[in-house]
Amino acid sequence: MNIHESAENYLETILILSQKLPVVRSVDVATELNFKKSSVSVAMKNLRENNYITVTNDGWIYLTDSGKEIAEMIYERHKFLSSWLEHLGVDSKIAAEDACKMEHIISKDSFEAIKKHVTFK
Amino acid sequence: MNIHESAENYLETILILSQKLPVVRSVDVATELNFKKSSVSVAMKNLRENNYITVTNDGWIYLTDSGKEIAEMIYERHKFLSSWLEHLGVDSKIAAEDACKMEHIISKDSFEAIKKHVTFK
DNA sequence: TTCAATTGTTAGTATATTCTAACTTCCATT
DNA sequence: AATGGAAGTTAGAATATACTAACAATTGAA
Repeated sequence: MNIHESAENYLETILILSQKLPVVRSVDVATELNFKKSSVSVAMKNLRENNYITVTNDGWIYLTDSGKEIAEMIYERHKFLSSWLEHLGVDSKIAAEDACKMEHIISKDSFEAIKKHVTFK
Repeated sequence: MNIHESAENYLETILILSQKLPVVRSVDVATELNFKKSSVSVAMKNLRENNYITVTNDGWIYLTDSGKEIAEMIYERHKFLSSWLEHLGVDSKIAAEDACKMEHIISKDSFEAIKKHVTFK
């Protein structure tokens, strides 16, 4: 099973929540993403089975090393792309939405090229 | 039915092929996209039912005004984004692949902002 | 004219993703 | 102890998208 956009998004969300909350639970992810908890439950099962997260008996979710690697990569892209779009004058909500889609589809090469050549702030 | 990424891609492909070929048929689209003709057949049926294309008795496909509008918008994005990425040093094949994904997901606002602020060539 | 290739269609399959609905657990408060 | 809420799970539905398989129609060449 390849990692898909949806999985990347869940991993990124877990990373972000782990910086805001003492522990991250399934229901926190559902609230953050505006998804139903059943959807998150199934998604967490997949992430667990593919070793991107571990879940304690209390339902606390932690990223594994490989999960963290993906989450951090995606989150870095998100921060860079949304700041850049905002800097170009795009409304911050729209900038965030677009970054949220671009971050998953862009190649490593293109992202690095943009990061290298585009300067702002 | 909203227009989705897949439909946008078919419309763009029809536009591109119409500039290269005397007439565009279903099989030409299939060849160009490396899809099976059954997939294209179903897709063309949808585009027809939603008034984005017309198809003659001979199977010749033409964009309607609304189809052309979308196709041209997407194709303009494609050309701009792929040239820009190439200009940044990204391999042309990768630049084209990335442009092909970005062109569908980016908002009008962000595209206009990038086009306005990013200069090259 | 008969056979094969080309084109197009339909039906059914597969995958990714999220949803609704119906439980189950567990815990706390009355 | 009983009730109710919060969290999590499972089964089944829905949608978008492309695929395989089987078949129909047309055309060109042997």
